[in-house]
Amino acid sequence: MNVSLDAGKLSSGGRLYQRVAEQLAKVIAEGEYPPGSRLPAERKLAERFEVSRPTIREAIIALELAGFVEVRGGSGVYICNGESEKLTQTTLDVGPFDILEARIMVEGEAASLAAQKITDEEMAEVRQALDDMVTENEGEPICEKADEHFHMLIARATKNDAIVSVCSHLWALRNSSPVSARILEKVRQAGSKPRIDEHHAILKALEARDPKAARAAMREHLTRVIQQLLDATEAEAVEEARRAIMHDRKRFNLINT
Amino acid sequence: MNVSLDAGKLSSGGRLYQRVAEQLAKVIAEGEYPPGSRLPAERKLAERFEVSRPTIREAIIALELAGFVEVRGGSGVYICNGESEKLTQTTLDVGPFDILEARIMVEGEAASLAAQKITDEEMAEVRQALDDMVTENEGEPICEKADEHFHMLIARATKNDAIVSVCSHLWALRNSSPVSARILEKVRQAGSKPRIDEHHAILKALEARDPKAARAAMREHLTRVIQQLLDATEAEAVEEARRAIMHDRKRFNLINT
DNA sequence: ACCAGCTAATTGGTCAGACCGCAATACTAA
DNA sequence: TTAGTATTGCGGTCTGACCAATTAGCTGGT
Repeated sequence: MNVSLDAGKLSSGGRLYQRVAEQLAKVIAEGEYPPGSRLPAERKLAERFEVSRPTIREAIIALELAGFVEVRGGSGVYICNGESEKLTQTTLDVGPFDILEARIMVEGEAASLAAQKITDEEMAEVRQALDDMVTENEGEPICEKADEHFHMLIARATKNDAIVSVCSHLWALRNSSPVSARILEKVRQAGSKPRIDEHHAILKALEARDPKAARAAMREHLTRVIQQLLDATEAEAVEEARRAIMHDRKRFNLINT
Repeated sequence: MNVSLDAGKLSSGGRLYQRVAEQLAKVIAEGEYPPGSRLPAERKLAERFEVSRPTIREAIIALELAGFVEVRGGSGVYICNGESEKLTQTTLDVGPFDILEARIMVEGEAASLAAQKITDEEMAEVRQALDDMVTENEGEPICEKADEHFHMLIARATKNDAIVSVCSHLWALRNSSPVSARILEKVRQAGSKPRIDEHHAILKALEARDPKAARAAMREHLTRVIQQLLDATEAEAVEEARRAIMHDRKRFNLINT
């Protein structure tokens, strides 16, 4: 999924290195540089994009971290083999429902596997994390941090670094998505609290070392979070729809003037 | 999961910005800068770490892409809310079995969801990708690229950007893991070919729009890949065990001299 | 006493140029 | 033909500069 960047467009908050990285990602994805081949040298890319060499370096770091390229000092920047993570706008703004649906899938299975492998020490940590969540009237960031901690402890109990990485990737998507952040803020304003009963159910299933119960409890929990989000966004969706209608009316001069 | 960096250690191929980023990630994870707070200014960090400001900027870009911080021009670098993806060594070297186990979990469910949502156009693309894989004696990178393309098309058929992101994250782990690359190379040297029959089974299940069959076929396929890896690594494991024994014997002077 | 506006300081963004070390390639000599 | 050496091209890191955005503080007016 590529994003074509308007020539000369300076998006709000946009950074030059990001735009250069996106353009490079685009030409790589289009096959201009096949896997194994080498990008032009930093100095040449700086000429070609008419930016400075530090800006090129920053863009290449972004591509490297996204898995597009591999940097070898003294040799060059080589295109990686594969279609891996593309640095596009949508990665930075995945919808909260997509994220939750993916979490149901991933964290449900992770809970099941964790129920099979969790140690007593890890159980104690999960309990502690749940106790931290129960502590109300703490600052919101602390409460949310405890929620993430709870879920990440379960991920780590699977003893699978790839699952841990996937779960933290999903949390990163959630934490960095402006759309998600805004909707989650609306949920907080609606006065909701962490769903302690559901987390207790997950805890019980883990304590029982019951994979099926753990999967079911985690899925139930995340499904209810989706329901909560739907409820919280309903009013906003109505409001946005009204705004859209008003805008269209103004646009076509249909409002009494 | 933190990795403490040996003071003054210069790992082969290590880059200064990476070490700075890891140290910053460590102090952030340890709570020295709570969520919402601001990091010291770039110039101050440059003094503190005794590096240049461009190096600090490169490190901060890495942290930003990993979801640790948010950069606001003219204002500062703020700690994000959450435990998200940590920039540690282990993220870059996840074992191939962990990756495959995670893929069974994720891509199994993704295949199931894709079977429910895939369009005729997307089906045609998946077929084409499978045809590309059948083309033998092409260069290995082309064949592997077609395999990844096949799996990513299925991910996109789920119509869920978070799932797409997770799948490409897993491919990125696989593509960037030296351990995985080495073992996969060993599998290739053993003469294995892409498991076309298994991919055909996945294709048939998608064409039938059968979620259960799609999940089962994908899981079967990836389970057999695991078996193949186990077979391929058995000889290597034996060899490594022998080397370890020899090393220990030399170490304790048990070899005849 | 409070608010608004202006100015200065601090922050990140981008740039130019320099130097160093490593890797790769080419050339020469044995 | 091979090995060694030198050269070139590459990325790595640095210094210093300037610009734009944001924030904080101060002053004046109401």
